Amino acid sequence: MRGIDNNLTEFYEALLARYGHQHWWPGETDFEVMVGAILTQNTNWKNVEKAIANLKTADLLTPPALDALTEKQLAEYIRPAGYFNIKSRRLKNLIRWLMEEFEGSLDPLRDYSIPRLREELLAINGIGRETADSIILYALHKPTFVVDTYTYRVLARHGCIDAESDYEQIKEFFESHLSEDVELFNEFHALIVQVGKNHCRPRAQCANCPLETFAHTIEE
DNA sequence: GACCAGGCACATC
DNA sequence: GATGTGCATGGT
Repeated sequence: MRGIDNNLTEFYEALLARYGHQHWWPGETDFEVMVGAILTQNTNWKNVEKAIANLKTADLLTPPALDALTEKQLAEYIRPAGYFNIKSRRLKNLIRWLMEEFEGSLDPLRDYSIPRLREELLAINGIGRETADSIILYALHKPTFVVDTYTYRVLARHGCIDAESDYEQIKEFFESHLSEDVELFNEFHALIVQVGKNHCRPRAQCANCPLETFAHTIEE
């Protein structure tokens, strides 16, 4: 890892100054955040909002309510989020776990360690590393750093990480250079997504990117 | 019409 | 272990 190692915190401060607080994760309850974490897999958040609105309007945003639906019924509610059949199955997997282990309550999870949570969540079919970490950070408010395609793309574009760095390496990079702070991890990830949307689109050249200054300065 | 969006599991080599 | 593919709607 190179480039911004020594002033990752300065990079964070610059992003915050430029974009302000992102107020993640948008959601009224921790359970809603969990549901959103699955719905947003490879999907624009705007589409997820429509699906969440459907569930909310039907008063279905609780584990027991979703547990009572068939996979087919749930799929119809979440149709706007795309991949609705597979996501319905994934949501049902998560809800089945919550119902069977904790009778639909999230409270027992709040006492779990991060490694334990990660292990349990990753054992659920349809929940991968990013979704697990998003749930742990944004729904359960525990300090684990979330890595996504934006994180990878933004850092790789500017030579801060090797192109072959994997999820765990990038996650470890952030966690080892930052204090274990839920609010910091929350905001930082959200800000990186913001930079990615504004400056690091897949096929467009980066323009006026905040990271440029940092990567460049350190490498000289 | 092409491209993109806050991934993941599975098949195949 | 790496690489390819299906899943799908909606905005630009």
